[in-house]
Amino acid sequence: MPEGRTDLRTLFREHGLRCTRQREQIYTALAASTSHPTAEELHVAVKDADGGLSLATIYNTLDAFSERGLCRRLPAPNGSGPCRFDADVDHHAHIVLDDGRVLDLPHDLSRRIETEVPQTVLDEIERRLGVRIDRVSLQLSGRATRNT
Amino acid sequence: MPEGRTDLRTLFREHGLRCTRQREQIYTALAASTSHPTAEELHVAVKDADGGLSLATIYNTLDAFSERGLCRRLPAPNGSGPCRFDADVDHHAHIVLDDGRVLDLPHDLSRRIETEVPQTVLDEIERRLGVRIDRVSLQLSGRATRNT
DNA sequence: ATAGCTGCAAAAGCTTTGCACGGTA
DNA sequence: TACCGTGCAAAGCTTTTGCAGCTAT
Repeated sequence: MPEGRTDLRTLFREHGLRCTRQREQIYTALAASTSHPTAEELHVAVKDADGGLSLATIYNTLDAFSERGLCRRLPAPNGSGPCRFDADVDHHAHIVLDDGRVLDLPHDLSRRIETEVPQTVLDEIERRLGVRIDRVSLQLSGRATRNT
Repeated sequence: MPEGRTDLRTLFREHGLRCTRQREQIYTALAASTSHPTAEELHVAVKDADGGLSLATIYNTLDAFSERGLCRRLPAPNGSGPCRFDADVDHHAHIVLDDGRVLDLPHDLSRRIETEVPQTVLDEIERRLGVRIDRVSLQLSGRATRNT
């Protein structure tokens, strides 16, 4: 979690990306958000800052970030609607609420759950389906019981 | 797994849907496929049959099926591209391959994995996040090791 | 200097909708 | 008959692309 311009510059360079004002703005807004914003939402959040910025640039930038491992792109929960972005690239699970929000599972809980998946079953899947499993991820669906 | 026109008629009626030629064709094609076809793919598969049928009808019909529990709509694996449909509505996991294909996990394996998720962790998630978990689903990513 | 970014607008891809007609129950 | 479903075309929404100009390195 980088805290300033200099750190962002370093972060970008480490991932082979140039540091531009737009990218700083977009990354900062994404990292500050806990709501897995859509491209559109980021656009609104960022475009009022001096010097605006176009929605196409948001998409291009988020693509660049995703490719370089600076963010994750989450498929639209229900299969339609815009997809969402997450600056937390550590592997962790999400829970999709019935109101459309997407919450992070705390990392420790994600890890505990995914650790429980028995290796023997994964081996059997690989054998029976003829695949190599690269990643196991979990998704929960539910609804809020408290006002969050 | 219904085997004939009569059974389909019954199936549709049980789910509050009228039985039409188009719906029979679409459902039959979807149920016969193991590749989680897109609407477009179903259109190709079905439109040569006598009396064609429009892509809009495919979408409308698949929506109706999904709403009534006759099929599942799977979000596009990577977050972009068309979504996919599955006539197998039993809860089961999928594995997304790097070539874009989506395979079913055999039901017994899906069940074994999802059963392993400890209730204590789910309880803790519900408590810490203030949510009620309705469904736990697993998604694997990987690649084919055999020609399938 | 030069490769990489941005902005804009336009296009592309996927999905939904409006409306008139036709078919099912 | 009354309603539901279909076809077509058009619109809608999300995302990508082309290209000219600008900027970080």
